[in-house]
Amino acid sequence: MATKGAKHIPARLRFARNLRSIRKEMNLSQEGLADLANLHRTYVGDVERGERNISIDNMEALAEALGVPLWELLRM
Amino acid sequence: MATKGAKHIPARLRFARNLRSIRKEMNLSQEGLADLANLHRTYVGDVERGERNISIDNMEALAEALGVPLWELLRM
DNA sequence: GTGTGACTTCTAGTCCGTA
DNA sequence: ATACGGACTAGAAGTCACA
Repeated sequence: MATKGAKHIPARLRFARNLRSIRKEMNLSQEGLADLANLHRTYVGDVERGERNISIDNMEALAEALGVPLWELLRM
Repeated sequence: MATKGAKHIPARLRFARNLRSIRKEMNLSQEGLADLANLHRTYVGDVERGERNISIDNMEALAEALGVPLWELLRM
C-alpha cells in the first residue's frame, strides 16, 4: 500500500504546539493563560515547550481557559 | 435561548467511558489492554473508573494500544 | 476478569530567582 | 513577556494482596 507513513508526532508535542499557537492567536500571555487556568506561569511555559507530561485535568483546564474544546488542542 | 446547558462531563470521565466501551467493542480485557499499552492491569481499571488523573503520555499509549486516535477517546 | 486499599517511587506542578 | 534553573511539595505512576 502507498500511504502508510504518517509517523505521528507525539501527542505531547501536538498539544504543546497547538496550545502556544491558539494562545498567541488570542493575544494572551503565558502568564495570562496560567491565571485563567489556575496554573503557574512557569509550568505553562514548560508545557508549551513539550517538557511536561501534563495530566488530563490540567489539559482540560487549559482548554477551558482558552475557550476551545480539548480535542482542538490535540489536533495534528 | 433554549439549548444552552451541555454542562460538559469532565474530560477525565469521558476518557474513562470511551476507553472502556472501545475496549469492550474489541473484546479485550483490561489485562489484555494493559499488556498492549505496557501498563499495569489495575492501573487501567482505575483509569476506566475515572479514579486516576492520567497524563497525556499514558493517554496516548492507551489510544495506540487500541489503534484509535487519541481524540476518539475524548469524544462526548 | 475486575474492584479496591494500601503502599513506594517518581514526576507533575509550585515557587523562587536570574537572564 | 519568556526561558531556564534549583529546590521544594502534591500528586501521578506503578505494583501488590485480597475480595
